[in-house]
Amino acid sequence: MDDETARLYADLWAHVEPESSRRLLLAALDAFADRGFEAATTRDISRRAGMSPAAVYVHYRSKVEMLGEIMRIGHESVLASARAAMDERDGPSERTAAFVSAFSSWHARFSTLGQVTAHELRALPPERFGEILALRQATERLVADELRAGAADGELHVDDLQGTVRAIMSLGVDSARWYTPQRGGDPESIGRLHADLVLRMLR
Amino acid sequence: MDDETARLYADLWAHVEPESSRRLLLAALDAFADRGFEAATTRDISRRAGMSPAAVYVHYRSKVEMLGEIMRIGHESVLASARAAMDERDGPSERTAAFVSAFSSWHARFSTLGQVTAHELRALPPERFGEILALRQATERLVADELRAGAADGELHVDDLQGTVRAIMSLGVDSARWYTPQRGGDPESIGRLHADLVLRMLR
DNA sequence: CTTCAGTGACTAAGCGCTTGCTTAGAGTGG
DNA sequence: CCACTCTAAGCAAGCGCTTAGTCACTGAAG
Repeated sequence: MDDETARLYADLWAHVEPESSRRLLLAALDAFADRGFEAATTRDISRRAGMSPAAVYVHYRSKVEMLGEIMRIGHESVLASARAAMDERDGPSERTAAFVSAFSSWHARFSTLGQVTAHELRALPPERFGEILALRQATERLVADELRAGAADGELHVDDLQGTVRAIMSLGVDSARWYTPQRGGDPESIGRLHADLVLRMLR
Repeated sequence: MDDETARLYADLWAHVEPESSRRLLLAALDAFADRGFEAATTRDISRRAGMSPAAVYVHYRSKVEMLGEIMRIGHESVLASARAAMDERDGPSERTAAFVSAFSSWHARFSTLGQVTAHELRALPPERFGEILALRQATERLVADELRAGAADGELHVDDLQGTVRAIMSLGVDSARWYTPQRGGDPESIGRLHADLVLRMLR
């Protein structure tokens, strides 16, 4: 993990207090990413956090509540970083590229978090499911709006709006599955590559 | 499921004999896709197959052996259909488009199988893991070879070979996650869309 | 300055339940 | 009779979570 990633990672979890709650949540994230939510045990989580099995229940009501927190923090984080990147640009092409770059590099940078956010949705109870789905759809809408605007003024070539949006999301989401710092270079370069590929396919 | 899909689906499992073994394997596939390998229980699998829990062990040594069979059949099937599609075409662009179209439409068509093959690799024991990984790499090599050839003779524009291969695989693999016959149209149209997008990004 | 009830973080032990899998035997066709 | 397919019953182990209590610390009363 490079310095930039370390700083952003610390920011992501800084507001989880007290420190023991944060340590448990990070331990849960590691366990969920390593083995999947269902295979990860509360004993494994507590061991990774250096505490007894019962300590989990001092800070969280259940294992699935920990997953819910992780999912919320993760989804809010991608949405925020995509928004921030787009705000610095003007025009559909530029803003689409900004989105793609931010979205893909986020998934590479926080690949353990990305794996969990992408594939453990089904484990959430219905209330939480709706909340998280709404965040995901808001993120999708960010690109969809740019593609629609770009198609309208002829700046972008878009035959199938929904299909193109899904393709863009796929590039990003799937980065979390295969990316490692060893194999993929730094997260920014993934973002740049994907932004480049997407711009080419929209002209 | 349309007629074409039904026929291909039947072909996929036809060689699993006797019929009880096949019914159990298909029940396991549904259970793994619905809830994930770890969350799916052998009792759930046997119930879906209309048999008692012990019946599983008449035909398979363990739950994980069922997963291994499903993974092998799935990976062999994508590889075969990509090869078949490419054999009908000539030249890097055409053959790359054939690969993308076959790979993505396979993942849409067999989306439950695609979900399992893509995300349950970690549950396999080491021997099986290696066998499956080899099939996956052979599939990747199919596109990589075309992109290399296309780049060499100037027909295709490829800045980052490995990155472009991964992007192509991501489009296909992730289709299994979001595709449903209701939301995505027919599998072929997904394949055509992705082939089109990829060709545009390679020019 | 000492005392001590109150508070919040944490653990040892374990409860009730479900898991993957086994065993012993029944049913059936050749 | 054997060979094969399947089931009823259940075992050992591991699961999420609870209970009862320890411990370090706080702040007001004596």
